[in-house]
Amino acid sequence: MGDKFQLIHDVSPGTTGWTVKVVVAEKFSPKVAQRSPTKYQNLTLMDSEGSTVQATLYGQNITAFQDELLLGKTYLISNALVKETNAEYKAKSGEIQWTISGRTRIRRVEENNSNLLISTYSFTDFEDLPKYMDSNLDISVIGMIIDIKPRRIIQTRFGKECQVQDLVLVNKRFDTVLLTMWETFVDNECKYICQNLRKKLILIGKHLKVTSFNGLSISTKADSSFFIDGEFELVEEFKSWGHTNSEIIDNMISEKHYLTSTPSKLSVPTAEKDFTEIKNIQGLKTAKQFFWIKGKASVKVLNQTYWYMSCNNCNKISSENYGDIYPCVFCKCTDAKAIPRAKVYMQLTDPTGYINATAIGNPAEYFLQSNAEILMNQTLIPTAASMRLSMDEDEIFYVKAITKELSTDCKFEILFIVNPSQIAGDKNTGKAPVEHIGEPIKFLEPTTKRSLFHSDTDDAQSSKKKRDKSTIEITKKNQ
DNA sequence: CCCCCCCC
Repeated sequence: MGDKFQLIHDVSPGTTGWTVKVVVAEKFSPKVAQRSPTKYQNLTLMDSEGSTVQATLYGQNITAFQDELLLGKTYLISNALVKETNAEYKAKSGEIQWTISGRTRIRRVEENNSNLLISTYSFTDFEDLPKYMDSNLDISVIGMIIDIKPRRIIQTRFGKECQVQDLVLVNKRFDTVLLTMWETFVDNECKYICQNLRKKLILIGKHLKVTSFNGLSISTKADSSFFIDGEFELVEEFKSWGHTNSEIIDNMISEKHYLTSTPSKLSVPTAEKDFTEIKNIQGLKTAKQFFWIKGKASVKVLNQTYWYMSCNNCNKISSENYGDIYPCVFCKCTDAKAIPRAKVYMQLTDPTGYINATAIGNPAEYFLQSNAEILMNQTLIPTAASMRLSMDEDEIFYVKAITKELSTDCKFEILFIVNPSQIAGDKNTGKAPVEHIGEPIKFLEPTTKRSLFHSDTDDAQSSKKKRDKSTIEITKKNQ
């Protein structure tokens, strides 16, 4: 970046005749203002010294400039409106805010300052993700996209329908993680990814969170932002990695080899103080929360159904017969398959009390020491000979407390069960990474490439028209 | 913010 221009710090309210060369370091999704219908979009601009300023676009300028200010690209900017940021709206990048409007002069500079962009990120290693599980803390990740699942519609606990779509990312050690994209990220980023998956896209995301859903996965937040690049030019390291390992990656993509090779690890607490005593959550009325409990599980109601027929795409209940292909009313998948899923209603006890809790899927199968298909075919009321009905030793449970919209009391759901003997113990962190008994990344039925993306083919047709209007940021090859 | 049951 050159010297003959001003830096961000040189520009104050009232400064005239300035030009600053900046990289678009962040570009957030447009939002609607809290107390008015005004739309706004925030960007973070960075100069050659790494200083940043928040720039904001309003109303019609958002769409007008969406192809002018691309994430990671370099621009000469002059005549933005420079003012002190209203404390109420202050973003973290600084006290000064630039407003970009029709009078702002913006000139694209063909420079690759992606290293500067990358320097603004602090990537979390995949193996450190468990430390952030359900914490809602911001994390950033970088990885190659090796798979994208069909879009799903889900119902939140407040009855709202949302669209989500899962990606599989692989890092340089060939570890994989699921990234769930929500709502607008499905319309924008996922649509682009579906159309370009052959290019081995690198994804860089920030302001993401780690959840315990599906074992352990990354999820978007409202202010997440992505940089998706199909040519590896972003990160030199990844470029050479991608080329060196293209055969392995091709194999992961085509054979879905990753599905069984990289189980998630959990950070299981080892200190007594990290476990919640059951007496402290009995009758709890809080919103959703997560707890570690050390205790024993047992089935108190023998005469229950230990499985349900589910959609293989979204796990929601199905009225179809095993193996049937059907349109799922919940996730809207047109070719969902009905498969049994284990569930068990049990009692969790520790020395301080007990709660009733449900386990579904893998934790249920682990506890019962059975599997969904066997449970489905079982006709008699089970006995200790046919399945495990109680635990001899304490095990460790990761429990989610759920309050439904119209219900006052909490339900508890067991997400993971860990046998203490699995824990190696890590005295430095007080957390032990173990392979958990949670949900693995699901194995997709063998399918053609085409049908994998079937739910997006309609979109693909209209997308050409829309491409110029797209709000996603894409780095194209050496334009 | 997403899996069963329940709730009407």
